[in-house]
Amino acid sequence: MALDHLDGIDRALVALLQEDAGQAYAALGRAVGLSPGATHDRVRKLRERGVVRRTTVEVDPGALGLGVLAFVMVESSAWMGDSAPAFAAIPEIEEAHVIAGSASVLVKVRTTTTEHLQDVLRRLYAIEGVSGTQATVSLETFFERPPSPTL
Amino acid sequence: MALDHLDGIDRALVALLQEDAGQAYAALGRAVGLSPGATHDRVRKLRERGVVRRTTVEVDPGALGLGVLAFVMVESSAWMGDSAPAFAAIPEIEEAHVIAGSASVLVKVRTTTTEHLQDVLRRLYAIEGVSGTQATVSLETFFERPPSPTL
DNA sequence: TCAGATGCCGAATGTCATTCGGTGCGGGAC
DNA sequence: GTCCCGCACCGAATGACATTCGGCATCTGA
Repeated sequence: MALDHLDGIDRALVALLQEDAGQAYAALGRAVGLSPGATHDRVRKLRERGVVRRTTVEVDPGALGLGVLAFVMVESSAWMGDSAPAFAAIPEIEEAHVIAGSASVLVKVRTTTTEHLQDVLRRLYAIEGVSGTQATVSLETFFERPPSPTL
Repeated sequence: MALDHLDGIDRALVALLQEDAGQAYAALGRAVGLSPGATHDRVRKLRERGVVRRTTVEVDPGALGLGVLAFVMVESSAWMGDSAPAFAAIPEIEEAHVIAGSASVLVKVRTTTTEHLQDVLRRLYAIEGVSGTQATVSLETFFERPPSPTL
């Protein structure tokens, strides 16, 4: 990727697009003081540089029937660095991170029920090298939001 | 919200929109076997029902300079159920969940540096009722993806 | 001072979102 | 069994908007 300096306008555009990626370039331009054409240029370059990866929709997990959210600390007896595909193969897993600390991998799991969560834990144990799990269920989600471009 | 039964077409549309919310309704319709007009109707209703909350852009945190990801277990000596605004006021926090278990709140934090992370921990301690924190730094993120509509 | 590059503007073109009237189908009432 | 109503879809028409492009101003380095 090329030089990645983002000026104030770029950051403002990213913030506006995070709010609503569907609005017209004319409206975006008005908000940052640019013409529609110039705004289009800026956004196109943000995409080319990989700052903006894709435009997507934010879905209510509850509406999909996914009412249970849990974080699972996965302990292992072996190097887990190449196990990404094994975790990705479990669709209930939304995120998987290699972490420093007593556990090896931290995963975020969304399921329909706690029984369903148990089934995911069973599939986690089936992954090569996994020696234990410690699940923590979320009782209430305060908020989930995208990274702030203004830091 | 109204009855929220999603048929196969709805779920397919959600999946396609998660992939790329910018594609034409004609293309979406072709993929699910619907006319552009009917596809537009479906998506509009998904939005009205709150299944689709908004269209947004996915940003590379690294491009924003946010190279450090950590999960922090926040221990408390009091009821934290009303503390959502206090956590939301810290922009480095991407997610905050009330959890079952020894800690009270689990937060996901993204910062530029580990020094910056330490500053966030300092601000967490300043929240009423917070008695301790336990931070876990992510060494590598395997993946982060939206909830799967096909479960 | 000059040359090149960059960022922006404003207009032109084509594509696509959005709307709307009409049609067929399924379910419920009688 | 028949009628009526509501729902989902289609197809066309309209208007809005993305996208492109030539030209201009500004800045940088030589």
